[in-house]
Amino acid sequence: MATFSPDLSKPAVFLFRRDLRLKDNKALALASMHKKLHLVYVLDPHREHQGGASSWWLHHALKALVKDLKKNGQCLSILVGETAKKVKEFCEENQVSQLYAARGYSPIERDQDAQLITLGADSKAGALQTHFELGNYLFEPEYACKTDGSPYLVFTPFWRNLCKKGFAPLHALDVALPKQKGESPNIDTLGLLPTIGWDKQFYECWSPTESSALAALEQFVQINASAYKDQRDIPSSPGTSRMSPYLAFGQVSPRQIWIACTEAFGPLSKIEKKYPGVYTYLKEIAWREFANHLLFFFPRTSKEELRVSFQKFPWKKQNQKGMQAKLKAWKAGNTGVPIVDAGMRQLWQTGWMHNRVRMVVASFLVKNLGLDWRYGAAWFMDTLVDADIASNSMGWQWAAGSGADAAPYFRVFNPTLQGERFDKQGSYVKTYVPELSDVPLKLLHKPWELPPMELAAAGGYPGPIVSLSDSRKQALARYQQFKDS
DNA sequence: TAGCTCGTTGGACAA
DNA sequence: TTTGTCCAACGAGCT
Repeated sequence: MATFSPDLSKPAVFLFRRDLRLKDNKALALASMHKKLHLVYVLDPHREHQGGASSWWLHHALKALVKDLKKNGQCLSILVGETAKKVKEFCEENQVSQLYAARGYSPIERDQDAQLITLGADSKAGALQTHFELGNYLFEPEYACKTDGSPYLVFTPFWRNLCKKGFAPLHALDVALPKQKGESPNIDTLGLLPTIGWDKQFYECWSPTESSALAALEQFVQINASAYKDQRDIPSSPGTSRMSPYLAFGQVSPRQIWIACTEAFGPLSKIEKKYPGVYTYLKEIAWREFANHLLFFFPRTSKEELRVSFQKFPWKKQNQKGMQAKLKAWKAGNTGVPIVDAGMRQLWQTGWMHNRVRMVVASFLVKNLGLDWRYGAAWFMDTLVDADIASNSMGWQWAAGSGADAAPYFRVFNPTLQGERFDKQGSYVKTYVPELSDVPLKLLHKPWELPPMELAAAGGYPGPIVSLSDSRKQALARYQQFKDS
């Protein structure tokens, strides 16, 4: 294996990707050993996370990064265009021969990595050496494979393998950035913010900075982690960590999360025995690794069904009769099914949806409405601040039944029961569907059973766009027929 | 290799 | 109201 021994007297470039943080950033720490360092971000028009909500987050994350860099006497160069091409041009202009970055794992990021290596070798300024470090994960996706080197398709054995192999996560080298003259560009000119006032409520919900990520993590570990196992299913409860957007943009590393938990509660073996909440949470962090593992080995699954047989499944398309209107009602939170509408409106208003409700709205779209899971996946990618191609593809395919560890076809979530079970007091529904505030709790999750007069009083809340029981039966029949064909 | 066990998140129905 | 059983078979993963 070649020894890593760059000439530190020569200038280097560090390329920020989805690791917009200064702490625990190994590639940045290594790059910082160079006497002269350029920090670069490329706004690539082909990036996977270019939805409206992601762009909003990116805008503020970049602003925060620029501010933090300024305190360190550094500046950020922002290039707009295709990653490899822009980086190559920048390196040539600045006579840089060393490039550091976190490795990318999604199909688009892997293309970028390959191009960086190829174009770098062909640079006018002499060969550009590229140093990729572990991206924003605990492990490289190849780390936890089966003994024959093939990838896992089921989470539990994947998790067991991880636990057996074990790992001792260490903080990366401290980052001490060399000073650099210059001014960062004005982020406002990048056009990342929405032109309509749709993001108004985002400001009340989120603070997309690295320091807020760490503060939120500390608060979660101290207050909510130990009760996570039960509280995480209650959408009105602040029982989840809300780390997902920070993880998606790398403002926190999963290693920082892991270490925060093990420092507070002890090693994993102790956590497993004594703190089921924390154990469940750390398993969720491992689910994120599993999603990366799957997308890495099956890159087509952001667009196609993992299970090849499902590629022939008769998903309904939006150009079929009545389907456009149903998809629109789902997106707008006007399906007439309270927990579904509350979830979709939470998503629209805050850029985020509680995980329990994500499963319910996904099951509703894919099973009750019979629509293609890709419509849902695309909408989530556009509207979630934590949009992540790996987790999103895995999650939707789980709901559709076409993915790894997928829900069995006869598992159709009943939104009424889910509401009654996990939103017992109705506070989640009432928050996002205020028309139903005065509906008695008994019928809150099934307002179609209200007497007509009382229903009319509920501010024009629509009747359900499908009958839950009929559409369930039809879904079961579709899956049954597909299986037999 | 053959055989065995098991699979993140559920619902309906009967007793 | 609560609890148990079935839904359905299949293929991943392990021994």
